[in-house]
Amino acid sequence: MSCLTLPLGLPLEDIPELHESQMFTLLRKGDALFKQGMPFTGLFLVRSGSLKQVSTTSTDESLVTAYAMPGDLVGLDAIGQNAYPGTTLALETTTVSVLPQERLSELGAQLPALRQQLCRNLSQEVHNERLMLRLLLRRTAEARLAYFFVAMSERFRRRGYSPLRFRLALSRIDIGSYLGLTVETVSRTLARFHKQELLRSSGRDFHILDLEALSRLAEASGRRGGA
Amino acid sequence: MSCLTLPLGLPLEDIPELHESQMFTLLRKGDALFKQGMPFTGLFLVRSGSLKQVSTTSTDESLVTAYAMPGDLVGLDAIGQNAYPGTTLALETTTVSVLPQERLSELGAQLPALRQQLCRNLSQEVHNERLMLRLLLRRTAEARLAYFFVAMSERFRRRGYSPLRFRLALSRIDIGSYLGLTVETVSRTLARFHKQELLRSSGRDFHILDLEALSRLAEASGRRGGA
DNA sequence: CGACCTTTTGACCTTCGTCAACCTTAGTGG
DNA sequence: CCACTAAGGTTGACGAAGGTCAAAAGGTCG
Repeated sequence: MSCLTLPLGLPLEDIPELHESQMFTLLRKGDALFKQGMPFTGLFLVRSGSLKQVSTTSTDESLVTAYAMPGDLVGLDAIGQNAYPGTTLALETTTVSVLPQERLSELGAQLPALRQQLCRNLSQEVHNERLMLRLLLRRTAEARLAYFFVAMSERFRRRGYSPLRFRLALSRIDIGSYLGLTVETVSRTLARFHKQELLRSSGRDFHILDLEALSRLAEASGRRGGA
Repeated sequence: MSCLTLPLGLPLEDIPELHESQMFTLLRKGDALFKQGMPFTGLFLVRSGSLKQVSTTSTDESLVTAYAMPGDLVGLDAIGQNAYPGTTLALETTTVSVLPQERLSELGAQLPALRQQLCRNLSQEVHNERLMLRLLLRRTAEARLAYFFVAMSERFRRRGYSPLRFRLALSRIDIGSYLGLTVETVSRTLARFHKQELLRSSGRDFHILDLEALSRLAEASGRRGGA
């Protein structure tokens, strides 16, 4: 879904911390990696499991704003205000590697390429989010969900997992929150997908039957609103 | 609306190019500052007038994705893919200062603070857009528009202009596109605001009568979808 | 002045949020 | 191991918000 948490271009191989296996942190389901508002202390690389970021707005709404899976870098959006902009919770048993801020600064000084890549990733992400969300803004529930699963599929594919069968630790409530829909609508739409033989879901396991058609749905159906 | 185009923290004072008055580029209404897909050549600082960024998606929809007014920095979202992600058009007679890429690199090397600030602005922006749009995703047309005008008001205020009376060169179509609404809905909602004595609009001139109430509207009315 | 665009207003109909009931899964303690 | 509970998920009925279509009224520019 988001390139922020998918920094494929980053020369992460150059960072020993992230590849030496002893420095893992273990989280159990429901544990917080960090809480909203905590001062920025560093970035995290997800090794196994998955997490969701929940941001609580000034009006006390909590929104799921990101989903991180193995290989994703978590915490980049904290750099701006030097604090984590949302609470990040483990959705299952999860391990992460830590990249402390000091080390990040050092590395930034040593490797200009890293800094540059980081900037690029951020810039890219700004545009992605803008476009994606503005697109979602004028899409039906059907298209939003189709888009969501196509994006997830792509994400799994890039990691070398099956793009057609995967498990999402997110609840329907979380998915709804992420897409701006109610649980009921998510549920009903998934039922429709099932009936149309597009996507079969059982609990948190998903099986895409017709990626082509889903992609078309994601792009096609929408409300108007030219420029 | 967006902090990307409002980089108040940037030490722009240190960049002579942006403050020597001879280096202006003049654009007439409808002129493109750059077109979508063009390779990144530099950033622009808006001196007078205003511009809109229009991004055309793979499905041929054009979405207004940003609005730039005097003081805004334009082009930051091009750094990621080394190309401008949208066409930027002058909405009226507009002047901009140019900050070419080479100069930007030089400056980045000389002033680490600049680079850092740039990164921070980008990171901040990622989070802002995420939150803002995800919030809009679950808001009624009324709340979206209220939010839009409150944000605009704030933006004018910061620049030293009146936060209650201002002119937006955007058409209703553009505003609709920006917020994911149809023209008709924008028009009808503005009519309602007028009737409720919240916001008076005549053409492209806007006069906020009750900022308090608008803010409340922006936050309150919404659909559900917890986390 | 006339062509064209933007804006407004009305009538209609779809989508999806809301409320409510019910079912299923997972976790707990006897 | 099973009963109980709670959370998550599904399904139906209903209504409101807003998209769609249509038409008319301003505005703007040639």
